[in-house]
Amino acid sequence: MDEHDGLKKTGLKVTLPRLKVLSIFENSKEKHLSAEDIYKEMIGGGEEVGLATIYRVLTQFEQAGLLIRHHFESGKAVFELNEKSHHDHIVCLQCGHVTEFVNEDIEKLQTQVANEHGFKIIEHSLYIYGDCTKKPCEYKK
Amino acid sequence: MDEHDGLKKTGLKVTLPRLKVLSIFENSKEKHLSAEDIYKEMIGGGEEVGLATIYRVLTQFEQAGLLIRHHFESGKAVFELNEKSHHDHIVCLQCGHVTEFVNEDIEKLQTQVANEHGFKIIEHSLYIYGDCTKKPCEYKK
DNA sequence: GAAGATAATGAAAATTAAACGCATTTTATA
DNA sequence: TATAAAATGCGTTTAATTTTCATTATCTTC
Repeated sequence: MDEHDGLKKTGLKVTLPRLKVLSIFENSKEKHLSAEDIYKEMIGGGEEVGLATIYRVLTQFEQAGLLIRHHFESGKAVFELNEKSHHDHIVCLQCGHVTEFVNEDIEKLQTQVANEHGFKIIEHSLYIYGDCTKKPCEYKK
Repeated sequence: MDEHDGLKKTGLKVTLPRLKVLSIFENSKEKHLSAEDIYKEMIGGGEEVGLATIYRVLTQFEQAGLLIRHHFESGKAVFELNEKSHHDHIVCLQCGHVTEFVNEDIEKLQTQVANEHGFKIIEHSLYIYGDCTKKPCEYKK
């Protein structure tokens, strides 16, 4: 399924900005992108687009389930493709790099804890912030 | 240890606004407060204070380890006293209420996962977002 | 306990992320 | 291809937070 079909299924019209945003997410090395990241990428690539459109499209994609919005510690929201397979995050405090992981035991325990407190889980997010001990950091803050 | 002594240990000067901010956290029924919350509380209580001071003090307290800053899904930061005893959060998507919990098994698994990926945990946060099935919601968004 | 150095404060202006209003342009459907 | 509905871009606006700067309060030291 390509970007075009993915878009159509959401009921949103297939437009150039929308296709391009999806394409950027699918081809980007960095999975987590902010509105500003996307905007710069498009402007840098010669596209004519307004920042407002990016914000609108990202929000629409989030509502359509195509993207997931995260609020890291930075004050600005970042988005990633919703691959449907849930995962959690390890954020390196030195370089900002985000490693993803899945741990079924943690998932189960979360559901259990939520039940104990009378909650049905809609969504959950686990962020581990730490220093990478092995890898060299990519860039300091 | 009262507010005065707690402040002194940080190296920050003991001032009225700072004492008052700590006092509000210690006496508040709601553990999680935004800068705006604190500001209104102080203005309402007849204090003369500027919002900028609140923001400054909150950031300083965070750096000093007195407070912990959280970025929930709301776009504004909230703070809580750093009680040193770590806990995670269940956020009700209907009413916004935050329930706290601790689960040692989850904690252990997190450390284990971080190690596997070559990270030393500095901090971590787990947010479960869900609907409360038993309790009536306090207020709808 | 007063004097001086230093740090903190309040008010206003500046920044930043994000949203909105509206005239114009595109897309989807007939 | 015409036409309605939706999307876009630009400029403006809002909301949260930060900065600037002149004034004021706090922490030594004498």
